[in-house]
This record gives sequence, C-alpha cells and structure tokens, in this order.
Amino acid sequence: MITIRDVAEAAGVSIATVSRVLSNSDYPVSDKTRERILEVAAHLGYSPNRAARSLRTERSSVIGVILDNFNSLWAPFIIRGLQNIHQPNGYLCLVVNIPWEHHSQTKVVQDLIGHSVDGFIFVETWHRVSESMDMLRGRPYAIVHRLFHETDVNSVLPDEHYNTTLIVNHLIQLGHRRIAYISGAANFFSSGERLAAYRHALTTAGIEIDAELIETGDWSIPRGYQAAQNLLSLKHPPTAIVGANDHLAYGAILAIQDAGLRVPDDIAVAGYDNDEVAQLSNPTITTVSLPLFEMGQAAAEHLLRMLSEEAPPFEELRIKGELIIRQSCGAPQGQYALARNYTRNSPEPVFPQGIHKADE
Amino acid sequence: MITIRDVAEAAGVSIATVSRVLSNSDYPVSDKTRERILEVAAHLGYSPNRAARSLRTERSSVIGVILDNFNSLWAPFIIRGLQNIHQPNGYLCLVVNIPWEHHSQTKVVQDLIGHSVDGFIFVETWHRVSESMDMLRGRPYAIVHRLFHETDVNSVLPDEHYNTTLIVNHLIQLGHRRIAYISGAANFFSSGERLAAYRHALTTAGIEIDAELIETGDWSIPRGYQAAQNLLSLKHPPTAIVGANDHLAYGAILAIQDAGLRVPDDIAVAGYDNDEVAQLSNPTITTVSLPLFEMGQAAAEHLLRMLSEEAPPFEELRIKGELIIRQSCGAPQGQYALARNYTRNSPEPVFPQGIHKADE
DNA sequence: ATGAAAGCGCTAACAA
DNA sequence: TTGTTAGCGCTTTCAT
Repeated sequence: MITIRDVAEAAGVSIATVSRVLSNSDYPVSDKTRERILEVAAHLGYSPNRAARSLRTERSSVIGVILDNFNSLWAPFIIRGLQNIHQPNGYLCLVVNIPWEHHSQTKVVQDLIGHSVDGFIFVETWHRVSESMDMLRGRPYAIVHRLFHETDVNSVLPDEHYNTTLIVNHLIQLGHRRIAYISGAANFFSSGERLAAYRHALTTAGIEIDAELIETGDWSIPRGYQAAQNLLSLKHPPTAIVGANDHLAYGAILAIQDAGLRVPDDIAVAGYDNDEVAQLSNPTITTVSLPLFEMGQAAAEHLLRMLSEEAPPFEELRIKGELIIRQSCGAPQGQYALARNYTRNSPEPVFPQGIHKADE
Repeated sequence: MITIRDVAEAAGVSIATVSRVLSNSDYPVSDKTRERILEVAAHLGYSPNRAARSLRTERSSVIGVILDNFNSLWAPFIIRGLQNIHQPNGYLCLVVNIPWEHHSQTKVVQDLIGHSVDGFIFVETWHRVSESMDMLRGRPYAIVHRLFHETDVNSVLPDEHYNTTLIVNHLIQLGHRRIAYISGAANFFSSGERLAAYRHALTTAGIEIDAELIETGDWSIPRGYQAAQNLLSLKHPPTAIVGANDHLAYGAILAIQDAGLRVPDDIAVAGYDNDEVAQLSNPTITTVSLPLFEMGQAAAEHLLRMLSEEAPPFEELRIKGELIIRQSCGAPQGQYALARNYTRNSPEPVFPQGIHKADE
C-alpha cells in the first residue's frame, strides 16, 4: 500500500507537506512543490487511507443511505441522483436496505454511526426518521419521499400540485371540460395532494367540479379498469380521464378499448409518473415525469451544504416534473407507438445495447 | 465518545484485555474478567471506532459493490440478493456506479481500497475486471453478469442453457414442432448461448432445425415486431415463436395481433427475463425468470467464504431460473388479462422478484 | 491470564 | 513555506 510516506520520500519533501497537498488543506504550499507532489502521487497510484484520515479527523466522507424498498422502480433513480452529487465531491454511499417488516432502523442507524458516516439520506423510508433523531447525534440528514410525507424538515418531495396542474391544464387546453379523475390510494399523502390540485386546476379554469367524475381507489391497473367502467356508464361520461398514476391510466385505456371506444379519439387519457407502462401502452400515455433524479440531487446538494457550511436544516423542498406528451391525449405528437427511450429522468442510457461487445 | 480506554478504566483492567474481549478475539481471557468487561461496556454504551479498528487490521467489514448501470431494471434485484447475505453477516456495502463512458474503474477500485473494503462485487460491469486485477491486491472479488461473460473465475451467471431449454421444452410439450426463435443482439454472449440451447432442445426432441425460423437482431420491441412479420410471411409459418427476451416476444405479439391473428390461439409466443412487460402484455407472456436475487446471493456467499476461509476462487457459477406460465402459450392457466399481482406501488416489498406465482 | 507498548496512516499544532 | 512530532483508538506482539 502506497502511503503518504512513500510519496514524501519520492518527492523529497516531508509527510506534512504531502498531507497538506493531498488533503486539499488551505495551508500554503508553493506551487512547485504542490505540483511535484501531485505528480508523484499520481505516478505511484497513491490513494489515501480513509481509516487513518477518519480516525484523525472524525469524518469519513461516507454518507449512509437508508432505503425501505430498494426494488421499487424509483429508488435507483433517486440513488443515482444522490451519487451524481456525492461522488464528484468525494463522498461514497453506504447503502442499506431495511425491510418493511423489521423495525430495524435504529440498529441500522447505530451501525452506520459506528462507521462514522458524515450524514444520512433516507429514501422512501416508511419508518419515521424522527424516531431515530436522537441517534443521529447532530449529523445532518435529508429525506427523499415520493408518496409519503413526514412532518419533518429536510424533506425533498415531488411538486404534486405543479405536476398535476400541468397534466390537467394540458387537457383543458385541448378543449376538454368534462375531465374525470381516478385518485390513488386514500392513505397516501400524495393522493390527497394530487386530487386537490386537480380540483384547483378545474376551478381555476372556471369548470365546475362534478363529484361523479371523481373515482377513488388504489394505484392498480385493475382499479383503473373498474373506475373507467364506472365513468363510462355515467349519463354524461367524461371526455377525458386523468389517472393519479400511469397504472390507473393504463387500466382506464384497456376499459375504454374493451368498451369499443378509442383512445384518444373518443376519450383522452392521461397518467402520472412516466412509468414504463406509459411507454409500452398502446396508445402510449401522456403523463408527467417524476423528477426522481433531480430529487436525489437536491437532497444530496443540501446535505453537502449542511456538512460543509453548518447550514441550517432546509425546509421542505418541492421538485417539479415535466409534461411528457405522448399519444393518449391526442395532442400533436404522433409517434410510432413502439418508439421508446428508456431514459426516464436519468441523463444516461439505461441500457446502452449498442456499446456492448461480448467476450468470445 | 466512549473508547476502550474508558471501559478498561471502569473495569479496572488493561486496554489489551478489553480489546481481547470486545473484538471477539480467541485469546484466552478469564470468564470473570470477560463478563465484567462486557457489562461495563454495555453500561457505558461503548461502540467500537471502526476507523481505528480498520486502520489497525486493514479490514473494514465493508464490501465494495461496483456497477456499470444502476438504473437497469435488474441491478436492484442483484443488489438485494447481495445484501441479503452480507448484512446478516455484519458487512455493509459501499455501492458505486461507474458511468459507461468513463473508464474510471481503476480510480474507483483504488478509492474503495482506500476505504479498506474487504472484497469486491462487480455487477454487470462492462469494464473488464481483470484490468484492475493488480489493483485488487489479493482481495477477493466476484462478478455477477447477466448478459456478458468474462473469461474469468468468480463469475455468477444465469444458466442460459437450462433456462432456454425450459421454455422451448414447454412449447414442445404443448405439441409445437415449428418453433421459431428471435435471437438477441449478436454481440452479446448470452445471445449465442440462448440460441445454441434452442437448437439443442429441438434436436434433442428430434425436431429438425429450420434456418428460416431463426431471426436475429437486437433486444427491442420493434425488432420483435419486424421479426415476427418476417416469420408470418413464410410459406410455412411457425406455430410458436420464442423471443430471446420479453421485449422481442411482446413485439412479436403485437405483430401477430396486427396481422389479425390471435395469441395463443393461432400462434404461441414465449419470452425470457420475466420482465415487467410480460405482466403488462395482453395476453400476458409465458417466460423464464432470471434468477437475479439468487445470483446476488450466490456471489455474496462465495465472497464471504473466500473472506473467511481463504477459500480458492470458485469456478463459473450458473444459476437456474424458473418457468413462469402465463397466457401467451395457451397452457392451462388462462385467466383474466388484467388480474395481476402487481404490487409496485404498494407498501409491500416488490422483491423477491417473482414469487413465481403468475397472474391470478 | 494479564499488561505494556508499538505502531497502523494520517492531520494539525508547533517549530524553524 | 516547510519540517517535526504527537496522537486519534485500536489490535497484537512480547513480556510477565
């Protein structure tokens, strides 16, 4: 293992000087010496021993990331957002998944503290963070939530109001006045927020709210199917249906098609999430992207700020999504139903098929 | 912060003795002393400083996990498999994503070594591990690959031959003799393996291989669509089509339906991967699950064995998947297309990937 | 069975 | 501007 001592010897300086350069200290070192040290260090392949540094400084450049559900389709994007900020800043992430069943959050937090993590990011944790607050020992933390909401500071959430308004206004602008809404599961905080935004958008446009046009339920495709059937059987059925997520919207599309009607020609349908099904569906679904990557980034940025500047906890942060116009609302966009890109909110291709060269 | 010094003082012994007890050393300590030390440590709320321990022992109880593509739909399942083994054994995972473009693997490995990780797991890394071999400095590592294949030991891969045989035999057992195959991208190692298994399964069943029935291409839905169109236009079209993945199969289904035929009544279709589209498609797609979770587990188990027992590198490990019978092949199972257990949005864990109970 | 002490690699206070 | 050195908390040899 190459140590600071090896570098010092090779560069003909003392270890203190090497340390000053390699630890980005603001202690003055002459440019010549600095340059030589950096060169030698790179040549030798020096990499600092974090344990030693950590022991000395009581900081680790490691962030603890705690998730309840790694396998959600959303978590990876959030984590990528986090790392996109953390890694360039020299932070690595200890990622720990906590099963929903086990109330093991306390143990995990303790464990991570034992590893001297500098801060915490909680992603979609069902467990209340505040329960472990006293354990955090003044370490900064941030919470990234998609569907839940804690009455806590340091939370990053999607801007449900803005996002829902985006999609509802899109339909209004297309001339729809009878716009139905299939709400998500009632016990989710975001369901309420999205529904409220739907009402608000209609009211703002001078459209009266018709209770008949509001279906409630869960987040599932079958529920979307049923709800759409209900809506279709009304005396005055809607001309457009908004699902609180893409699954509900997809279910609605299937129901409409099974009823012998066409989407979007007879009824327009819109979703929310920019989930995979929105791209697979035929017609493809106009929806709003959840800014998962950006949410991760925002949380990471604020955490770093808290780490470096002793900045105060930030208030709740809301991140805006984008309207993704596809086929299901009939807006000009006509695209081959199958043309897809899998990038969701990530800046990189998820599956760069072309690059792969197999081994013999 | 409580250190062993505090414990030693409170217990009236030397720090060496405390260390022997608290680090689970097998060095002999009298039962009375041991008991007293444990009691005092617990009372004081002692928790070891990992940095100090790590500095001294050059071990960290941390595993470095390196991925090329965190956002793949597959990676999270693999990681869950890893952690399912590592966490109960007291290991945490430093998870690092390496962008495809940057050839930054060396730097990352160096960095992780700086963090004194005890071992490495490479997940789907495109970069050749062997290139960083000299950097690993004798640290054990394992590679989990889905589509690639390195001529390296310590690789965990799906059992492509077994899995493909599973699906082809299923069709043969259903009475099909003209079974077409839409292969994956030619430059992927697994494409070749799957295709070879298809040929082998047919030959074994005494069915002659018809080159006309083999389409090659990429992994995409549009390609599946085109390939199926080609197959349908043959003088003697197939009675069944196997896609090298579920996207190809889905494309084939769309093409068949657009041609006015029915799946599975007129032509059976089977996929591979147990991807999301296999559940969303109408009809749902009979496929083979990739044993991602199990692959992660296997890699983790072997890594731990190498860590604890100085076990030799293991040879290539192949993990079997399972046949998931849905609607697209017409096997007895046919149910309502929309009824599915689709828990993505629910607060229940999505994993394990398939409980292998198909749509209700 | 227990204790004394060296030293892991690094940073920072103090010296020059 | 550079060098010397103490010591972070721990494990482990060596001595008792």
